[in-house]
Amino acid sequence: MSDLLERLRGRGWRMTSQRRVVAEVLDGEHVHLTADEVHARAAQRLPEISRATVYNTLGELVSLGEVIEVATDGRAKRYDPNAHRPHQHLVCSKCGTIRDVHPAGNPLADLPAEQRYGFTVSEVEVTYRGLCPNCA
Amino acid sequence: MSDLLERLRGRGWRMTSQRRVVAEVLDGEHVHLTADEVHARAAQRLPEISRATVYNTLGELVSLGEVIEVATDGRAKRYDPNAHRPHQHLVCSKCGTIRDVHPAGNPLADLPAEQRYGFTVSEVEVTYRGLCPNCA
DNA sequence: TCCTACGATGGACAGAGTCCAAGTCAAGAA
DNA sequence: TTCTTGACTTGGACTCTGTCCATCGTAGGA
Repeated sequence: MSDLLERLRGRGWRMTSQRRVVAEVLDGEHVHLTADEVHARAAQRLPEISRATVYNTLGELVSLGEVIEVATDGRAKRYDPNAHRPHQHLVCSKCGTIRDVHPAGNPLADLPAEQRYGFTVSEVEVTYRGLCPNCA
Repeated sequence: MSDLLERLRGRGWRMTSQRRVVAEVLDGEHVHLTADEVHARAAQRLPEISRATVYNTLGELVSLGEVIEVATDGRAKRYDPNAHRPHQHLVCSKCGTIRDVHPAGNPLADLPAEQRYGFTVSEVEVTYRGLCPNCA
């Protein structure tokens, strides 16, 4: 759990109680929370924490590569702290539940050069959609 | 171009000038517009058209399967009229430009049963990300 | 031509996220 | 330990995207 905090401190992150709480919320059980959910959980430990701070901190964690932003639908982005192990997502079309999955194959290799239109392709995101056992 | 209009009429769509204009905007050059862009283009031909109507019409086109909703980032959804040929998307991380691509392989087959967690998986969405020639 | 149910309108509203000016405080310097 | 300063936090206003609803208009069948 303090792994994440250690790494952040090692990168010269100025440690504040707000940042610590946000990092701890994400570093707990492995879930995919929206910014508002992160704010709600952080506020249980630090009631005065503001939404703006949560957004700022999440943005920094994303740009540091510690957390991945997942935009699975047109709604709120979700934040995935499992950034160090490459993985894809399985999403329930009804309730929005997300699970991490590790498919076989290498989708990046499936895109031939003439299909890249001069883009510098750096990553692939695969989202499997369907109904979870509860919603089916 | 009137292909789309023909199909819609064939399905008993009540044809109004607003719906016609929205369908024509999408049916032109193959682009991926946001709802607001669709509204702006539609308003060039029919200045009184309201945002609500554009949203309604887009929603109907999506549920009729004539248009696909693409949520590539946390921002506005984009509407892809190329719904009849299965394809994936290549997105510029900087400017948001989208291109349709047709990768090889079958990503659905890459997800083994024990990775499905009881979900009924029905579709896969693959998004390649990188920088387009202009932004690189 | 008339009717009527379906569609359009626009304004209010809601949710997610950003911005900013002012206040606070972590952490290095003395 | 205390001081200093620039980075961080705050909260409220604002933007953007999208939805809802009461009312009005009209496409298309009788």
